Amino acid sequence: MVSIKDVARHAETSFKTVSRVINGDQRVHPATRERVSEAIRALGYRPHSGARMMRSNQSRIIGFLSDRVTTQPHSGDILRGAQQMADAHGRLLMLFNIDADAGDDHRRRAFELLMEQRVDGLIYACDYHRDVELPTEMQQLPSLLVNGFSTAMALPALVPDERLAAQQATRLLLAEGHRRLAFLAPNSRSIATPLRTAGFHDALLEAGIAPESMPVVTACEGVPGGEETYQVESVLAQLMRDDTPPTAILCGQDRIALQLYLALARRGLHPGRDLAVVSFDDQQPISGALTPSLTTMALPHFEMGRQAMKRLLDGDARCETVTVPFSTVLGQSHRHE
Amino acid sequence: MVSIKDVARHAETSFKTVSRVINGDQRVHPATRERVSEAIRALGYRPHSGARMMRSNQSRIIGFLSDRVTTQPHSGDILRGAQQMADAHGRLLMLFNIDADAGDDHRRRAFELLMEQRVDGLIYACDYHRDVELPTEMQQLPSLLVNGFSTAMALPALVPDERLAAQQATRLLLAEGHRRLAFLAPNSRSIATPLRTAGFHDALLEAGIAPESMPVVTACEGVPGGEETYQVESVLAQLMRDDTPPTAILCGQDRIALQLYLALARRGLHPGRDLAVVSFDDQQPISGALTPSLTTMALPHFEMGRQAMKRLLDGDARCETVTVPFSTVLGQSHRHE
DNA sequence: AAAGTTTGTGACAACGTTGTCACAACTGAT
DNA sequence: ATCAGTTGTGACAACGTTGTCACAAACTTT
Repeated sequence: MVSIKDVARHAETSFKTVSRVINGDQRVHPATRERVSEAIRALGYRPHSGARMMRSNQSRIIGFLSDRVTTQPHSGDILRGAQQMADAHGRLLMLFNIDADAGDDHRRRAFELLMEQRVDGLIYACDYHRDVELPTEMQQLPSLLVNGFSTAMALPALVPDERLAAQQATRLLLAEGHRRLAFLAPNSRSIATPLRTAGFHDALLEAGIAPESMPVVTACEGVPGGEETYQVESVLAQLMRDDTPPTAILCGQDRIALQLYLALARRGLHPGRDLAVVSFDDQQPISGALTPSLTTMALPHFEMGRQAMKRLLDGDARCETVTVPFSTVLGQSHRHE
Repeated sequence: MVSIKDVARHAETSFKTVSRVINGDQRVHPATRERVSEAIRALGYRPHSGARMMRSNQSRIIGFLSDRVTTQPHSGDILRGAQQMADAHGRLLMLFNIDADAGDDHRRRAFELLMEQRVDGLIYACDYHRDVELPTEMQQLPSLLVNGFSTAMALPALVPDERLAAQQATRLLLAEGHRRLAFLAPNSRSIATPLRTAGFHDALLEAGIAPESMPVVTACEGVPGGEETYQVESVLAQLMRDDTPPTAILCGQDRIALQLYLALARRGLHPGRDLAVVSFDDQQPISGALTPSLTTMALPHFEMGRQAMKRLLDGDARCETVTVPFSTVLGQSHRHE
């Protein structure tokens, strides 16, 4: 591999001067600078990151440790967001993924390997919003948690604003004039569920509606991120038996919305015409394929990735959990004739 | 940061001996080895990858360059597979993602940055199966293409076996006794479409059925990986008007299957009872949420990632395009009463 | 007992960079 | 003409490793 010394020889100067040119030092004669630049181009010289790392004692690499990247379909967007922001700051991303079934030793090893790479910082991304146990070593270097938080450890974290999103989604339905609403809640073991329920209630209160009067029914059971089963059909049947059935339904997940579309189709009902539907997550394969188009609150994964990296690089080490708002994807399904 | 010399001081030996212990050199007295190991633990010593890199002239890092990781929901699995295999071989993964709208200069820069990291190899992953243009610099180091191929450049590549998968899927339907089949083809601009159609025909021929007699209809238009629209409703209506309508439908994508489920529900028909359905892709958010469960050919993303990394690390530099079989996810939808 | 071999250890150089210091050749002020 | 300051350059050390060589001490073989 061609080194700074080869370049120096080719440009007939000392290797130190070449170093100066590379680092944009002003104290180089324009003619020399030109000769050096030319030599760099001619030889295809590339600075050696290992050597730089040794001198400067920083790698300009950020470690990205994740629980099962993209088990959740769009959680890979966190990675994309982080990478984009890292690139904008001249950093590179070193990825290490930890499988679901991997033990704590695997996580510790991952951490160890990243430390050997002398990463300048560390982002830990969760596959879904939850409380996560982390190796205490993480406090040894600037690190940040995304899409999750740690009650056991004080760490800066970034999570989606579930509550606000539910409130906004509900407001959409209220703004269309609906007064009979129901919430098909996601998995009760999920962190998101109580928060989304609270947001649903926030919006109802705001509109002067008694929260208790509006049904909240669980439409999904199982292990979050694992095996989950849905019972939308029976839940809908039950809701419809009511004297004053809901005219609008807030679905706690796009998967629930999908099943609701199917259940409605079987009854000859059309979302967005006979019943208003708003959902969560914006899982593209679903929301992009449903007709009429689904109105859904998109998880801000990409933005969370970006902000996480930004906060890390800005050196914002306050051990706070910051929330990131969802974005509203307006479709046709929340309307009502 | 604690270095090999600090360890040497603590263990009262020379730093060279410490180096020997770290590298598992046998020519070290057991007692000395124990003292050194103890010192390493006590001081929390971690070898400096940069220094090692300089001496050994290899980084043990593999670059992973991708077109929009996980724009396609499960393409992130390629990354997961690659990382897992890299880890199994003691390598780390450096990720660089290139956005869809980024120019060629961005791609070149990404490549340049990875070269500066002295990556030992490079994997380029496409977001969906296609022909891709690459910077010629990629031939400067061991590299491999996943989920795509390059007609312009001779490079080892790995792609999903679309044709075989379609054949297998069709066989499933034939084995259930169906003799009137239809194929709802995906986007005609997609590489996968002609291959899947060919596989459909392979299976028909195998069963002694004239391929031309079975309808192949496009159910999706638009830009692959971009804006796509589906017309499953009208296509189904048209198929059903036939004198001898199909009893089994092969869907070219899970999204098409989703729309088919909806179209059938509106007609009071049940997949897997009134009409058999088999699909492609296994996009979990869809296939995991449909009832009855969807029988689908799963894109072997994870396996492709693994094999790509394996081939790269094994030094298999033959510039061939190797295919990876889909796996069959058996649900209930391909049955028929 | 002499010679040869093995075992355990350390000195030193090198890898490719950058920081510190030194210095010669100019510039402008006295 | 002398001095101080600026500009452009290079010598050298250092970063943390590992490879090469050397060497003393302990073993084998004659």
